[in-house]
Amino acid sequence: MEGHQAQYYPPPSTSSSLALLPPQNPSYLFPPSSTSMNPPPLPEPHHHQQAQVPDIDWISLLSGHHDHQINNNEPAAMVEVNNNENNVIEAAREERGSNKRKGGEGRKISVMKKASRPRFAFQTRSADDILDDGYRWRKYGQKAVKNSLYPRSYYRCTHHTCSVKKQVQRLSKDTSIVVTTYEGVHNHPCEKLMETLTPLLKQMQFLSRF
DNA sequence: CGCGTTTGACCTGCGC
DNA sequence: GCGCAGGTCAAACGCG
Repeated sequence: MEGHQAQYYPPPSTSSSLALLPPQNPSYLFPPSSTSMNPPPLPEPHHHQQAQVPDIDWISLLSGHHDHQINNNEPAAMVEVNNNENNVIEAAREERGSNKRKGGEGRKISVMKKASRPRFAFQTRSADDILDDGYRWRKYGQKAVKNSLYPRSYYRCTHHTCSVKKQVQRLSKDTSIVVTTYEGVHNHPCEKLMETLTPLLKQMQFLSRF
């Protein structure tokens, strides 16, 4: 991902105000590591685009309430810093396992989780809806969205200990733009990254002997 | 056979 | 209370 200037976002404020980057200022944004949140995964470049044209238009962050949604005109994301997030997720998972029923499984819990999970959203200019971000995702739903020609797809990380979700939706106003919203934090390494790095690390270890 | 997708049903929150 | 919209579940299905 050359041409992208990684940039730290200012620490999330306690207000619910939205902090958006203008599209003409492409950059990756994520909070300082002290917030215990991972940066959003960096999607791989899409070959149909010219090299100098960034795929990522912007990433926006905000902190505040859980009540939000991606507007068709102004995709936005929220981030909520909550150090107890993993506890909440684990509690939800246990509850889900012990209270199975069709359709309504874990409903209240999902609301609880929703209120405490960090979210990142960003736009990508791509013909493909699915970005290869290195993680494995399982699609668990698709819904038609009001005032949008395109449905919203719901994905969950397939890693058994990870409950990160993402939503993918194409803008009806600009069909070349895909809005991806990540919810939660991966608690495991990126598989693809590890696949790539492991042989390199081994080689480095081997060479370091000499 | 395992894993991922599709899709209709169901649940919750919210506005009126 | 009702209807709508968003989010989730899980059976059925497809594919390698």
